[in-house]
Amino acid sequence: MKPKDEQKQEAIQQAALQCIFEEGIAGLKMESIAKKAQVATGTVYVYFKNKDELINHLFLRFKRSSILALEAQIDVKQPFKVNFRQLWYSYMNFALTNPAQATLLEQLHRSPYLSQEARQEAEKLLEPIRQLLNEGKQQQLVKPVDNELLLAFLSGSINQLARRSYEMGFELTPLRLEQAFAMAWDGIKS
Amino acid sequence: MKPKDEQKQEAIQQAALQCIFEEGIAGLKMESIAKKAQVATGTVYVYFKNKDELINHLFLRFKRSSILALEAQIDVKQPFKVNFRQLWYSYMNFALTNPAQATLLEQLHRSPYLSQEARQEAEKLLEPIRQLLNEGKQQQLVKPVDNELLLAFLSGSINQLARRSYEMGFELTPLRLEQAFAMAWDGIKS
DNA sequence: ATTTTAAATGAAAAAATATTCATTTATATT
DNA sequence: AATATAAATGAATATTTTTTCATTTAAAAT
Repeated sequence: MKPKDEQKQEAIQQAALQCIFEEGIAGLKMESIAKKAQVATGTVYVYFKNKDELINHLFLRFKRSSILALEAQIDVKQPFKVNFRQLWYSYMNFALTNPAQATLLEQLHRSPYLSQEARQEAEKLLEPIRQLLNEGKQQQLVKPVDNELLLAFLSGSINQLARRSYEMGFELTPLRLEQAFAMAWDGIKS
Repeated sequence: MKPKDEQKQEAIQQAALQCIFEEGIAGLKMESIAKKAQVATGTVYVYFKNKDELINHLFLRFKRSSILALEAQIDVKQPFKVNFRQLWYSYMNFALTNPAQATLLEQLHRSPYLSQEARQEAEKLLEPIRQLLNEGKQQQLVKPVDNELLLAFLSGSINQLARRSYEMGFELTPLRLEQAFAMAWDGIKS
């Protein structure tokens, strides 16, 4: 018996990820994925029942890994601003070093492929971060506004900045990152 | 001679806009557009050479109108902060009252349909806003950082906030809008 | 070494979608 | 009112893309 090839399985996923990055979800073709993964078109169907299943698998995989990695950064023993800075940089770093993953998550977030359950799971994953923001508010370090406002403000600006960086080749030097962080911090601090 | 029906032309565009809002660019079909516009499939081709042209036309139309409406808000006689507030609220208002347009612009920005020329024109349209930010920096009201940083910071946070508002039903009350504006202003001010 | 099993292949079929076009219909011009 | 012209139609055709499947290949089990 010939077993499934884990490397091939991974190659297909990476190829799909790359294809979405290059052409968007609208241009995603099974043939392109196979070609990029250097397998035959039919091979993709050995690992994924169909295109839909492949896409949903990718979304859940990358959504979970990105948010869990983020939360692992929180250290309750550290002062609020240290944790905040750590989180901000981790998120920015994820978006910058994994543009394809960031693009995939963004593209799928608003698409008929994504199930309601997946949305809810993603929402729940943010709980520890809301918690951190609450502590910042209790310590009167953060503006007394809804977490929704804070989260949208932070994630929106980070994602957009990362996007500009890899779309327009705008280099985010350490100086610029520190400037961007200062904007985020000044924005939320009370 | 039968002239082209301007209302039909508009109906097709509105239908396409609505289709993209409902199913994303990935699910956009000429047949769906025609059905929603209540015309025959072939009629769409009377007004647009093909799908590509329709999509690019929509992108440029809404990009131009949204940005030009913004720029009309700038009044050089007013102090910087007055102009900035006016711009921030206009942009937020656009994103909140035209979710379909905002979604279309966001979805098309990263799709294989969009031509390079369309992208470049969109970039040029931002010039007057860059100009305003430059003045803010000259007056030492705005942090001395690249316009790219400022624009990404502002547009990213506004878009994300508007998106959360109409996706999750998070109501942006006048108080919350003022709080969000304060975050933006505190973020960019030096 | 042989057998067994499932992966891998890629051409072909199926399905989905875009586009065309012969025909009909509506409107401006004469 | 008749004519000319282009819009409008939607079925037919073309094209693109997904999915299947008969066949080959590779690895594990015997």
